[in-house]
Order: sequence, then C-alpha cells, then structure tokens
Amino acid sequence: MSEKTQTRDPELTRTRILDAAESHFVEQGFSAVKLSALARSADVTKSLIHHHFGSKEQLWEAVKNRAFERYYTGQMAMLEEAGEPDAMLLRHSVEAYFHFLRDNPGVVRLFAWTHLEGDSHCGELDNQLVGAGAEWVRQAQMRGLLRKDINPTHVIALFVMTCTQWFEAKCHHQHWPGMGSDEAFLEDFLTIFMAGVAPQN
Amino acid sequence: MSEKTQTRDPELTRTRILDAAESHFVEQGFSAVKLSALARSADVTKSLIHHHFGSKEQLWEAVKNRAFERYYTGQMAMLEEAGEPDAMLLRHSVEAYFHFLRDNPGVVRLFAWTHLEGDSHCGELDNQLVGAGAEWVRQAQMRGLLRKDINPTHVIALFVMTCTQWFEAKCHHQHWPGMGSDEAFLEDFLTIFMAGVAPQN
DNA sequence: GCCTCGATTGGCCGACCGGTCAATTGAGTG
DNA sequence: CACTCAATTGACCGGTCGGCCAATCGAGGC
Repeated sequence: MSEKTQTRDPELTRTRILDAAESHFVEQGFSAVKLSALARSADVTKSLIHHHFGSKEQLWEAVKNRAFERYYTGQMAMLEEAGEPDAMLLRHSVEAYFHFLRDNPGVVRLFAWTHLEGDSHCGELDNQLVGAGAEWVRQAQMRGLLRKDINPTHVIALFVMTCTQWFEAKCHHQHWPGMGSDEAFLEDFLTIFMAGVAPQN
Repeated sequence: MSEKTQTRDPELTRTRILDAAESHFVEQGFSAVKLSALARSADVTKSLIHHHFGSKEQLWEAVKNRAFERYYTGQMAMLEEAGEPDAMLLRHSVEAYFHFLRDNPGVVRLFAWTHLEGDSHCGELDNQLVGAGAEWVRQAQMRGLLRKDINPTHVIALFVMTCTQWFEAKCHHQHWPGMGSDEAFLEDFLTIFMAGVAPQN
C-alpha cells in the first residue's frame, strides 16, 4: 500500500516543516517568526528544523523557493493554455491573474515581504513570464489590436502591479468610502484598462 | 539667539529618537529593529527611549503617526491647491502623487509594513482624501469630462495603487526586460489611464 | 541658594532567541 | 543478526533582546 505507517518519514517531516514555516512567514515575515513556535506548530523539535534546513535563514529561502516555483509553474501553465492572440486574450489574462492572486493570498504576502527585504531574486524569476507577456502585447500591437505608442512591458507591469496591490493593501483601502468588492473593482479596472490600451481612432 | 546650547533638550531628544527610529523601521520593519542599535544611532541611551516613548511598540506607533500625519497634510495641501476641475486636473494629480511618492520613499515602505501587519488605522486616515478625490471624479463625470460607467472611488484607488506599487516593488520589477524609467512608466500609465477614463464616443 | 522634578545615565535582569551536541532510535543492507 | 547512517530527541549554551531601576544631573521657580 502507499500509505506508510512508519514512525520515520523524513520527506513528510520536511514538508510538514515547510508548510508550517510558510504559514508563519506569510503571516509575520522573517524576523518576527520564532523557531520555537514554528517547531511547536509543525509538531517537531527545533533541532529537527536545523537538521533538515540548517538555519532559520535557509529555511526562509526554502519556503520562498517552493512558493515562487509554484507561482511560476502556475503562471506558465496559464500562459501556455492562453492560445491565440485575439482581442479578448488580454482581458482574460488580467482576470486569470487577479483570480489567481485572490485564491493564493499567501504568495502575495510572500512577495511583499521579499520586496521590503530588497530581495530581487524572485523578481528575476518571472523575467520569462513578463517577457512572454510583453511579446504577446507587441504582436497584438502590430496586428492593430492594441495601441502602438506604449511600452509592452509597461502594459504587463501595470496590470500585474494593480492586481498585486489590490490584495496586498486590502486592509488599507477596504474601508475607503465607496469602495466596491473584488469583482466590482476588477470590472472597473478592466473597463479603464481595456479602453486605455485600445487603438485610438 | 535661537540656538540653545543647553545640555538638555527633551524636545530635540524626542525628535532625534523619532528620526532614527523612523529610518530604522522604514528599513527593517518593526520586529527586526533592535532598540540597542537604534539607541546607538540616535546617540542616546536605551533607557531614554523608554523614558520618552514607553515601549518599542509605542515608539513604532509614534513613528507611524508622525509619518502619516506628514503624508496626510502634504496630500491635503496638494488637493487644496488643485483648483478647478478641468480636463487636466486628474492628470496633474496623478503626476503629483507619483512624484510625491518618488520623493518620499520612506512613507511608501512604512505603508507597506503596516499593510503586512494588518494595521488598518492608517488606511482610515485618508478616508477624507479619497472621499474628496472621488467627489471630484463624480463632478467631472457629470460634466462629461470622464466616462460615467465607473465607480469614482475605484478611479482614485487605481492610480494610488499603481503609484504605490511601482515604488514599493521596484526591486522586484526593475530587472524585467524592457522596463523603462520612473518617468517613462508614468508616461505610459498616464496614456492608458487617461484614455481609459475618457468619455467613450 | 536651595529645591523640585523631569531628563539622563549605566548597570542590571529575566526571558528567550537561534543554534549546538551527544545520545538514542529505527529503517534499510548484507 | 549485526552494522550503518540518517532521523530524531532533549538538554543545553552563549548572546542579546526589551525593559526596569536606583542614582545622578541640570534647568527653572521661589
């Protein structure tokens, strides 16, 4: 059978630690996390964490790497199933990205913590992603689907940043007077964005 | 003369501590800051910090309050000198906000740290700001200067969030292929944004 | 010239942090 | 079965964290 009842399972232990660590780091950032509490919530001894990951810093790196790899592959899959560049693709990409972030709040916070730390590594990870997106925009521009007088990379950056900030700073602006729901904001953003990038007559 | 050479100046001490604390907190966030290092860089004893501010947490609150008050009054001043709602006001507001953030990188990071902490207090501070901005958008909509089918608050939120995220996550996307300078991005954003909120024919 | 009271100092404390280590356990190997 | 080696444990360490306190200092009021 596949389920092992063995008392020792280093692989499972590793992921148990990683899972607990991710939730702690996502919630509190690097320096506020205490290894003792982390060990407790992973039902593991502190020494075991050091055995598997070396140090708190290395554990943090491991957590980030795993999360960003998940993010990266998820985005890559999205991008590949996108299909032919037509008028609606950009709209659908924005919607997909927005909903992806909504469903993965952890990754948004992880990104935010690393931004504040000045860690640019995770930013370099999605160079390909952005490059591919920008390339698509460029093609759409040539086909007359999008206006030509804007930097393709900026188009991608604009919607990525907007989606990110919406979820990252939600606690900040959710009390603003007149603020709508996730979907209402997305709809208005898409209205403005799509009209803004459309070819001018 | 105005310059006092007295050995004791509690007011100056307070601001020396606040200044040093702000730069530390901006750089490292709350929990990574060590009071001992902070005291050293403020040229002050640790005890003196406790004497004036009570605890690390209260000092953090004081730093945030001072910074956000500065932010708030700065924005209020900007808003009041804005003048009559004409076609260019929105564009100029975006430019002004963008450049304000560029020239005050500390406040961006301070906002970001508090977002991640889940502190919604500073978000409530600018309810009036956003309310006033949204009201202006509403008037512009009625005058036919802006399209009517979008939530005014979302218009404000969109450009605020974009400017914020641009500076907050700069380390993340500055290596993206094809990314332009501050001004180049602002120009493209304004192009898209202004075309997007313009009345549709 | 005291006297008062806040400003300021240095020394100190208990808690707890991340990390180490020697010892034990258990699963695989031959 | 014995041997090996990684997994796992619990006790422990040095460092330093935020915070406290008694003593000293200095400016201003009477």
